[in-house]
Amino acid sequence: MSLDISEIVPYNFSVVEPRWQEFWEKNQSFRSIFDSSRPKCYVLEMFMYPSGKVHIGHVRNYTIGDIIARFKRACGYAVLHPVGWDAFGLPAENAALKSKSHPKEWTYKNIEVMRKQIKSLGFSYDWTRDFATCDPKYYEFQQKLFLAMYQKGLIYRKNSEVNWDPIDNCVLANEQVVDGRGWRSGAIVERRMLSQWFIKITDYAEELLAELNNLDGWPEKVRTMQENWIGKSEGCSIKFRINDEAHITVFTTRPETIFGATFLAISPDHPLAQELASSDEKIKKFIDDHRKGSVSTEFMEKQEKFGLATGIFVHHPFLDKKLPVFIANFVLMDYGTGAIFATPAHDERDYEFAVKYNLPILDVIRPDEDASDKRLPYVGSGVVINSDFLNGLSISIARKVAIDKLCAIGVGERKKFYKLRDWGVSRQRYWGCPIPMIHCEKCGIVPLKNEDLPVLLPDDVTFDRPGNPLEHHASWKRVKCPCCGGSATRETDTLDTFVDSSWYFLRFCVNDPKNSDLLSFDDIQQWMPVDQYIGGVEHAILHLLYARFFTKALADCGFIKIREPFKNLFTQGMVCSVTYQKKNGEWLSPSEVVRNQGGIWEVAATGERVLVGRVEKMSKSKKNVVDPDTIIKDYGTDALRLFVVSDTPAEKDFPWSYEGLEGCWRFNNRLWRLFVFAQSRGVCAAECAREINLESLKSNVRDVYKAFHLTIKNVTYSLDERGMNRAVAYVRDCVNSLYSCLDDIEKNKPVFSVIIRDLIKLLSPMVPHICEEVWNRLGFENLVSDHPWPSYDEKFLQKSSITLPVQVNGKLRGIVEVSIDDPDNVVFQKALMVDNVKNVIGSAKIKKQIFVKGKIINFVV
RNA sequence: GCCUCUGUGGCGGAACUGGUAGACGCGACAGACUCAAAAUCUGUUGUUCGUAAGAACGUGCUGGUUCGAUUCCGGCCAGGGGCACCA
Repeated sequence: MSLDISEIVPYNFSVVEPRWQEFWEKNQSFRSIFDSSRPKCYVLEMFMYPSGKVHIGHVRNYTIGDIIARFKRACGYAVLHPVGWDAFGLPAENAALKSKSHPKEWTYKNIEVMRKQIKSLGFSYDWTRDFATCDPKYYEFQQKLFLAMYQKGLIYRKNSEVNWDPIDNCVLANEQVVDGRGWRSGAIVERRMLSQWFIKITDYAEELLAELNNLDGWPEKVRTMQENWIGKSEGCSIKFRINDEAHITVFTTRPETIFGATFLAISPDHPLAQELASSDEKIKKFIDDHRKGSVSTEFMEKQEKFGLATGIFVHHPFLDKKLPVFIANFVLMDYGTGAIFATPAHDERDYEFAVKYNLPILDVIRPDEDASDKRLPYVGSGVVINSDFLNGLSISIARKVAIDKLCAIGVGERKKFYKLRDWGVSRQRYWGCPIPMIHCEKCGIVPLKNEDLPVLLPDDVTFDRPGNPLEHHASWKRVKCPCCGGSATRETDTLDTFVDSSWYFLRFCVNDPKNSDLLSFDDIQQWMPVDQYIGGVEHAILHLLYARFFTKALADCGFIKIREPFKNLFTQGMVCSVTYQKKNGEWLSPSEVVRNQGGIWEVAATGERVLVGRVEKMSKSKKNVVDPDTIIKDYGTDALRLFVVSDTPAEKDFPWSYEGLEGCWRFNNRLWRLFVFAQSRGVCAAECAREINLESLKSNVRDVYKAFHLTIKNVTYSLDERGMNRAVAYVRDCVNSLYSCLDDIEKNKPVFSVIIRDLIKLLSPMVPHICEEVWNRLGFENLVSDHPWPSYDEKFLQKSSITLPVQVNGKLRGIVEVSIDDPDNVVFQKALMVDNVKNVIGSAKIKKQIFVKGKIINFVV
């Protein structure tokens, strides 16, 4: 019976982990059930693209989410924690081309593989809600939402310029153009005018911007990025008269500098420039050169300014003076009005242009006295000068006065502009959600009726020639017009996959989303918003902005009430790892290198010296990736889960190391030995029922018991703040202290039974398998996953005597034991008795003595 | 260039609203166990001086506020991220 702790059989994770995974699955232990008597908590990790393999970044992301879900569940919340697949997209088609498989087959096969991998990580998902965006039911609803938004006037079709890959015959997203070439074909990308579907996200620019202020559960960084992306600027438009019939409208945020205007500049894409080009060869050439040049990268980097005088002049609104109009390459057509008035003295671009083309520069702002650099172009604060009725006014007042006056004389208008553009959602691709629209020669564009949905993707497509297979399909696109009954064709473009991910979190709220015929927005109302959303910061703008927009648009279409989808957002960092390189630059995997006795890294096979690179993002090409499957096989899921959340705060980049992983594996074994040992000394569920008489305990045991209450507090507090790394540190510390009193367990079974019961509970979000196993072995009922979170008693956190630091002149000179109810003068007396304090003070006179209760004593001499 | 975040041991990182800087982990060193090794358990580990008690220095640099600053304020330096002709 006297089992020594070193004799305990090691923890066999390879048996224990699958056992509990099967148990949870069979019993649907994590089924989400809404319960109005409890607070709800919707925990969601950004769903996965089924690329074929789970990588370590996924593991970190989903472990963070799982810890939060398990913690919230234990704290009494009704938790929704679903999982799904962002399954449409380009890679499936590329794989189809390469391996002659079908995108559908490729995708579902990958999902199956990855689902198995995810299940081996023991996440507490409600698997009954699992679906993929390529499931017909899902995209059927997406088509319905699309039509509803169309009816609401939020979707339109327009000609626009796109990145066109001439080899693949398809549109590329901006991110898919690398150095002016298609990322796959390598062909130089062309700009092409194409008729595309757009969603009016710009209608929501103001709300998307304004509500950022209320998203206090979001990282400041993400909010700022969205704010910059939306890019609001307020100012006014001004009409500059050419003659009685014609004028040019410019946009400015600095109308107070109007008296400093010396010329106008319009974009090469401005309608007036286009018009002039038809009758002027020089202008035509300038515009053509600009078109060609603007795609080349060296041009983008240099950003050299070019311009051409048009020969046109406009009237200054306040002065009897004419300003020349230039066509200038630095003026963008898709911002503002595509035309500006230039004030070279107070704008860097205008200044550069004026200097190059020898145009006048009129100074109209006198810099503040304390301005660090008063040279032109001056863009700082100051007082307006040389400006008639604006003279002597500060910039902000002059701005108001100038706008008022411009409005009063009928040439100005207050305006807001945004950088945000409407969202082009057409993709010339097969593997995406079909757009439910018909092109009819007679009736034009006709939306399908809801009862004609879904528009299913045909399975019988071929990828033997470039372009969109839907376009080449023999029969799919031929339909009867829902309007006139005549022959018509379907829209063959499919939707951008960002549309799929803009509302999937709503679909999870419905029971059995894979098959459900219900949109069931009551369910959505119950669960939404997502209380904790977790994902990589790389989605800070696109996905998170689109999802916010979709939520607002669907609210306006009457589907839902909430207007913001994600209450709290957590952005985790990347998983990084060291890199190894041979002298010739060839990358090496960790298994190919070895550390010799001198501590120098060399190639295991040859002994050649290895360069150890910096810790950077895991990538296949640098051979510094680690495969979760292998880790799970060698160390167990719990070790991996524990490791990815320990040591480094979850929002920061995580430096992978096998030493650290082994430390977690050792910890799990240490836990196991502790629990098995405790059990052998009589710790069990039944002992928890016995009363504990604190006073009768040995002082070290009493201290451990009290300290454990602090552990509960610290772990709870840390998990609330999403400080997983701190929670892990506190439980490790607690385990260490339990190891220091192993000999006391047998005589204090009730105390240690309670501590161990609650310790298992504290550990269970991080390492659920080992906890479930021990819970069961110690005779506790049900699952540890179903057991409520332990509470702590404040009264145990207070100590009757405290150790206080004693400072002299702010320097630590000693520590003193005082009683909690010692009066101040007694505390000072005791502090002055400390040898070292006595020595340092010597005969000096104490000028001041400070005592902050429970914190510190300080003597000033 | 503009916006933004971050600077703490050999490394990852702790430190509640200003109050014992370095919790916890990794690495390193030592002891116990062992014929030995591994594993395990127990220690030590910011730097310098000192046999020790202890002292001096120490949270990127530099000023300030304070009895007391990693924490608050000013100036600078370095690194990461985002945006980039947005009028």
